[in-house]
Amino acid sequence: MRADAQRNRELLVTAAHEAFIATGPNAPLEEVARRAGVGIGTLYRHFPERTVLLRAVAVDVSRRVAAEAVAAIDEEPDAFAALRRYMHRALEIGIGAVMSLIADELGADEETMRWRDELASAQRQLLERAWREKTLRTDIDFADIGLAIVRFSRPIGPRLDPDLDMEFAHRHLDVFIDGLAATDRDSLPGRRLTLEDMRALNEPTTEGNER
Amino acid sequence: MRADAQRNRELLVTAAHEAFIATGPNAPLEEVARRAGVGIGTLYRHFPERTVLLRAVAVDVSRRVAAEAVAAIDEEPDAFAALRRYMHRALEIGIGAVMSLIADELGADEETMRWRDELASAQRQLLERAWREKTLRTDIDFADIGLAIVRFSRPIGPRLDPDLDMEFAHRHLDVFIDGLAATDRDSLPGRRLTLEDMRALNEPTTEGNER
Amino acid sequence: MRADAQRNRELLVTAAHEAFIATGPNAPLEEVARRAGVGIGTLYRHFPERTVLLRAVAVDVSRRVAAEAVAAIDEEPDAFAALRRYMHRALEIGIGAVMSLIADELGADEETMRWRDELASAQRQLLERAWREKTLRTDIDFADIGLAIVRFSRPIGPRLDPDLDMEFAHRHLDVFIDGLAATDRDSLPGRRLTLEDMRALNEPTTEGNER
Amino acid sequence: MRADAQRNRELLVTAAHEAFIATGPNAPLEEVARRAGVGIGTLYRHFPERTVLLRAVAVDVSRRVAAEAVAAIDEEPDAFAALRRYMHRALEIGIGAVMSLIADELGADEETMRWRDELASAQRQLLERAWREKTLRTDIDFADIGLAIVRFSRPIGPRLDPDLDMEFAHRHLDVFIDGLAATDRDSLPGRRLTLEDMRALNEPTTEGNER
DNA sequence: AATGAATGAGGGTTCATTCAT
DNA sequence: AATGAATGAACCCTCATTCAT
Repeated sequence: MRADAQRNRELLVTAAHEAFIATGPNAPLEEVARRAGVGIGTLYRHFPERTVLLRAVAVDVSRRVAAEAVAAIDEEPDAFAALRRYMHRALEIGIGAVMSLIADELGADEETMRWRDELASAQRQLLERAWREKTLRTDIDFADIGLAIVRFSRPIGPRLDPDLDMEFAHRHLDVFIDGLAATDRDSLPGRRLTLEDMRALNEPTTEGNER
Repeated sequence: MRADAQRNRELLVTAAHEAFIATGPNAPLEEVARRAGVGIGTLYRHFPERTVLLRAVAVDVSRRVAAEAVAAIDEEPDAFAALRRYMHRALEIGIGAVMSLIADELGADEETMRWRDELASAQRQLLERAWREKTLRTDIDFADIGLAIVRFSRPIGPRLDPDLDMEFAHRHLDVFIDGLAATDRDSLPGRRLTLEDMRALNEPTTEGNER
Repeated sequence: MRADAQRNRELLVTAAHEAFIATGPNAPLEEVARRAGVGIGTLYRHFPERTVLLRAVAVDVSRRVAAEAVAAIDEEPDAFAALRRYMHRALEIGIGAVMSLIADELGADEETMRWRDELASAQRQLLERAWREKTLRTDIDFADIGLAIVRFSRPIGPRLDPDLDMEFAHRHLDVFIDGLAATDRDSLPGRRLTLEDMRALNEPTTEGNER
Repeated sequence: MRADAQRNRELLVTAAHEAFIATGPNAPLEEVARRAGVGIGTLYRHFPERTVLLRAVAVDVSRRVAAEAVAAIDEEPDAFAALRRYMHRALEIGIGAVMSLIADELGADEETMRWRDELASAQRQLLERAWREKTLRTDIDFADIGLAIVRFSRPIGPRLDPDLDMEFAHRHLDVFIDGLAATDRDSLPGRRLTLEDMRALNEPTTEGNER
């Protein structure tokens, strides 16, 4: 009955993604199970701790977003256009909505980190191509791209219709991307966040700093 | 004991603001009371329903942000610089973090709406001055400014040090504002949200559409 | 300012009587204070413990009911008619509604007991006259009268309009009184409760046997 | 685990019946759970709202009392004796104690109403037989029987030992039933309550008219 | 003497997690 | 492997009582 179990696992990851976007990070796990059409016991068999489910969602999303990054690199001759396309696709997939809800509880397991690095690497390529093209300002860095996507893809609030919310997110992301174009502007305030900094965000902490 | 009660009320609003930013919209009210240094009963005496506390925070924040908008108009001769200054100040005050956490539960009471309109009016003046100066792109609208501030001022997550989080928020906001400068760009995707749309977001809903 | 205090005391006792009948034995004391038009602090100044207020209500009611018993004796030549009149009046005053709500928390203080005995004595006279008249069955006792009134004067429930409730109470009390008439019936089941038994009901208990 | 769950459900209904009689309608649900020997969560799984538990108790009691009515009709040749037997049995089961405590919160769901009508119908047969026998006074009606049982089966108060309380209830009920016998008396005061009136008592109300 | 603010214990309810079937 | 019942800790909210003004 391996096929059944595999199917249930996938149903659960999808249901969790939906539930976290729709109902927020505190979505009852029973609701996740219900959306997936399985019992709560089955959820726990596949994901014995809440964190494990969160990680599975994060990995799933990372995988899909990384694929978009690669596709953008491969298919768009223009580097800045590739970056723009990638960011909008990532937004659509909802990486930010999911990532940020999840980030604090994730901890660092190997698979999560592997996909994070995969994604980081693809993003870095996008940026470097655009820098070589001289179309991307040089005072931003790769981490800015990731964090910005997180900001833009979080829903404004439950009162705003999700479709309208997404429409606005794309609109504002476009303004942001326009601001990323190379100019003679002064450099940005604040320091750059490195990949190592990003990794540190996933170290386990002691301070039970829950929401 | 009027003075004492007034002081407690203020302590509670401040504590709630902090707690909502730090711990999210579902922050235990006992934590709010603890931060304010009062008993839970005192919190409930001042704010008999959670919504009432949320509103009080929203009004407090709106008031302070509106004052910043007015100050920016009065003190900055350059309209685009005024807009930039205003947005960074609003970010600092944390209006977005608070507003969006709160928006869905707010409902529309008179005082909240009054401050919302006050704020909208000040924002509109900022934009109109910059349009007259021809320094602001014309395909954005007043609601974009408000929503963008909401996006930038929400904390990325509890793992990111709040100071660093704020540093990054300013950094990304600066990119966004650069993207707001008047250019010969194509117009933005999506429709504009009007003040009426914004107001509609605060109408009471039936659908208990909690987070 | 003795007059003021006296007036407040009376307002509070009346308000408590109403509140206990309307809202039940768990009526918030703040509601009592509100009905009386005074602050909660004032209530506590007059009645430093909840029990003290309950006793005051009980004494007030006992006093009024005892007066009715005396009046019935004095004014009705027919002993059975006097008993009937007395029971209906006691019902109207709501002695049962109050007494039973209160009984368990009363404890035995001197004033309460004094009025209880006063009342018992008047009731006993009513019965003895009727026995002498041979119109009252002999297998009931004085305590049956008191307890029966308690039963009939308790509201059926908050859904039943109070006026209708009272109408029914009188109706059923009349059937009961008809059953009290002297006949050749067999004697009633169960034992008679004496005055001493009644008193024992007001001894303080340890078992915090609240409602 | 269906069997276990079923068993727990029954334990909970029994425990609730006891608790409502002993401690009143506001009996802490944790006490109910404790009496049933289960956790509070289990209680809530079976009865997600307090009302649902109240209804379950009401239905359970109605069912048992209706069975007593039928048995009395079937087994007692003498109609008035059947009525007397039925009323004492209903008292023993505690229908009044439960019904009235519960009535206001019940609302009208189908199962509750079905049992109420079942019970009403059996009661009506009891009365009609006695009227045909000419042993029952004709100025009372079916609703009087139900309400009277409610009155007699409510405990006087927590200070009175439950066994003694019950003994007295039977005693006073006997007097009342004696008063029900056919005589040449004048008719009773007040109007008769119909079955429709009774039903109206279970309509949902708006006025949050809690105890 | 009157007031009303402050306190905190207690009861209602939800939900993450465990466990028996 | 799947199920869903049971558990209890945590949070919400109310109200009796105390206390500062």
